[in-house]
Amino acid sequence: MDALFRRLSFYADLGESELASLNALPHRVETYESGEEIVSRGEDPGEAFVVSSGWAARYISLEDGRSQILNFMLPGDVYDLQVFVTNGADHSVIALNKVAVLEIKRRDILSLFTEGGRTGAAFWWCTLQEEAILREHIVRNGRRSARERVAHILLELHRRAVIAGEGAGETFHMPVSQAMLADALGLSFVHINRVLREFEKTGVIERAKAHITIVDRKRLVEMCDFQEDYLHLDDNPRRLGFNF
Amino acid sequence: MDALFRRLSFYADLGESELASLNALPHRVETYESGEEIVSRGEDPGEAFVVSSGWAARYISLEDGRSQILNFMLPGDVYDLQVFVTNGADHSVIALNKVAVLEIKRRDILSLFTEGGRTGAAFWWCTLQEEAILREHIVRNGRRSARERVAHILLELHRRAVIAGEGAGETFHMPVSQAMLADALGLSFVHINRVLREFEKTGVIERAKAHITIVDRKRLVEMCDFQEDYLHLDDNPRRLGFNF
DNA sequence: CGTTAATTTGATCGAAATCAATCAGTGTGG
DNA sequence: CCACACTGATTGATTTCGATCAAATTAACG
Repeated sequence: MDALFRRLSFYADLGESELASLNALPHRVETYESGEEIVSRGEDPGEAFVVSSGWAARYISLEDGRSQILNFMLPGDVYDLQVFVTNGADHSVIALNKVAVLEIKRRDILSLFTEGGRTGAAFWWCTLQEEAILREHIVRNGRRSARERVAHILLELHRRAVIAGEGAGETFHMPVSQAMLADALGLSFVHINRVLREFEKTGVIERAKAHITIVDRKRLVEMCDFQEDYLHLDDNPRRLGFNF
Repeated sequence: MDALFRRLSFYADLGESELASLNALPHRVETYESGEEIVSRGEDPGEAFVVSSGWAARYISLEDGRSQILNFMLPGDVYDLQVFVTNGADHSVIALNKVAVLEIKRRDILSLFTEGGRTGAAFWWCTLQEEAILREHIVRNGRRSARERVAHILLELHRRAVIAGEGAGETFHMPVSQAMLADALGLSFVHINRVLREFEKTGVIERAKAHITIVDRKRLVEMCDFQEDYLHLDDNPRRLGFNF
């Protein structure tokens, strides 16, 4: 639960008791290799998940081979929380590198909510953030140019990597192939490549293997008007805890 | 609560007791004229909403005037349910025609959940469906051509209108300007117009004022490979009620 | 090391954007 | 009741961004 605790600590002050109640949550750890499916479309997982380490992606594929990544999941991300009212995933989740996932049974999730404590609220909080990221994803893909999209997602992923405890300063490890990026941004991988190379050539970013360094953040930010408030990182912390 | 009850009845058998507990829910009715903002970005509504009549749209605008519609809201749709952990909307909601909305205080929503009854589960169910529609929206806008997008959204909106109790047979009232459609699908309104005219000219649809008639459903469906299961209309009804 | 997956670059094409006007409907105020 | 303004729909002409096709180069890896 460390990744999750670390994550939640970005939103509000959590103490020993919250850490304890997280650790007390019954769960099973499962690991997946890069490329493995963690959840497949159609199956009923019956569990909620917390990414403990590694990156994953939720995606939907069309019959003809086209596919669209809905979002990326980094350590500390929670998903399928609503599992207690669903019985079949309408999308799949794939591991982007070696991933460790905590799986929590629906009954345990549910008891967390009915309790009404801060820990339950903290989980909610995560799904809210995820939804906000999804909405931003729609705007990005719907109303931004290719260059803006790439700039924007690089800034988002960097920020999220830092929050997840990965990445030192402006450098972070991004285990996402250009084809994957293309599937996330609704572009062709050829074009993704051109944009990335351009960013590199103009000294905005640097790349080495799967590592990205943001060299000229200012330029990158104004290129896509990145407003990171959609990540809800500095909202009023009163929100952690159900408030009436 | 009629619109909501009607909606929920599509998912599962609801009896007098559920209807009663819905009607017992304290709420305030508010009406808005076409074009009015129901929720504005940044404000903290403090309530959850149920659309009672009329259509609305959630949207986000960029500084430079571009804007993106996240989804449309029809009678029976529920939104901002997660209000009990949020304190500021990151997007706005606008009325597309005359809209009546039921507003429910966060404390009342919350008590519905902690109760653990079928009614609370029913609300959840609505948000799940909304999220599924959002995901489909991402795929549609990210990986489909303009013609596919228009065909797909027409089929979706028709289906949803029928569920909402509007629309007779293949005809339905769609109070959405071409510019709005464009903002939903990430296209220019000029191009939306061309696609609609083409559909009309080839006898796939008919249009009169804000009324759309699907003339050749078969062609429309195969044009965009419309799989309506993402609307989760015929899932196992056991889901209504928290299941362990 | 040989084979496959991922990246890179060039050349060409095309779908949809943009620019520009016109037209239809709907108020609405004088 | 009519001129005027305004919003939404329509159509044409032109441009552009990104897709597609094709090939080479460079990792990655069993």
